[in-house]
Amino acid sequence: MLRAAPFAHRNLPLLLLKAREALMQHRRPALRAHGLSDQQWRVLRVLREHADDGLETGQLAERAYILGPSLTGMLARMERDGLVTRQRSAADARRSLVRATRQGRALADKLSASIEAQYEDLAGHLGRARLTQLYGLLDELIALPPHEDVPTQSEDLESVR
Amino acid sequence: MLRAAPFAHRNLPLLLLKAREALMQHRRPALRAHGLSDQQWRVLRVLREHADDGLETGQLAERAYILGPSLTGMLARMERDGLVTRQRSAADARRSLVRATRQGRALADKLSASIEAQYEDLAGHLGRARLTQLYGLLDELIALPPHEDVPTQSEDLESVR
DNA sequence: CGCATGTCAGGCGAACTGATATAC
DNA sequence: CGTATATCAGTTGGCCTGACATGC
Repeated sequence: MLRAAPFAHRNLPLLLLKAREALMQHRRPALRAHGLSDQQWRVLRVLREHADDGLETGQLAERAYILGPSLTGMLARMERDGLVTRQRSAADARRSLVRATRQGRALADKLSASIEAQYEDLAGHLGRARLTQLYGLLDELIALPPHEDVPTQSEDLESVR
Repeated sequence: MLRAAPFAHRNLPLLLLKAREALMQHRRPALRAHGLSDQQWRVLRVLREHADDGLETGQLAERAYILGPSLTGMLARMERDGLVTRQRSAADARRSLVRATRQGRALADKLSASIEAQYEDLAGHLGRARLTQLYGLLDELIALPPHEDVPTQSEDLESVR
């Protein structure tokens, strides 16, 4: 094997999507059983890591990788469902602090435990070394030059439609 | 560094999402400039690889990783926009064959060239070896046991809400 | 008849843009 | 004043479930 195989590019975004879905299909049932969407779980998970002091909306949006306006609606629903609370900052009334409620934290703890077990499974399948390798490669992808604006060619992009 | 660092699990689905987004942010402008959504591009890309004989709806859905009912709506829009055509099979009237139109193919070719260049960039950044490594790791993730149904614990999942 | 293919119907959470109140 | 934070308003494409028409 490896006999000068012509290097073929794969569909990397699709591979990443499928890999993500493969993982999510394992944990989604647990999330859904508690009425959480994928994104809500991202939010809850971040809040769990800041259970002490809470987090400002902007910070939360950044860490959960969710757009501001989307987060606003989500937080409204999660507040309605008793998972989080919002309170405006006393010092700077523009800011508002988001915290997980007791119930939210309990749920997050429970799901986290289940997911942690899943990671152990994963480490068992791939091996820790390869898992670490994967983390590193993904970090590199994420850190790619944000936008080269590729001046390599004129790339006429006038609309065809 | 590397002094017996305690192995810490990362948020792998989020990493995969961010990595995917990092790539997509590079190619999205080109897609949008031609009025394509991410998913439409997935469809067009698959069709491009089967330009000769076309593809049945079901096959297309599977390869583009899009649900059947979603694809139906997408194909209707793409047909409206002159990117694809559908024609029912003569042999088996349940089936319908999807093809990219001349215009769709031209667009796919153009975008593919641009994306191919992007991969060369990527290979330059990571190196082909590491890129191949990444492909392999993602393939392994995707091939994970579909559903262990984890009987490790009773995991009482009665709804809390 | 049962099974498969594709579509329809409909509700939904979230992406996303652009404008807006409010406070710094 | 200009900037920053958060929200509002509204549109959109796609996810998803369940039912359905049709043809094998």
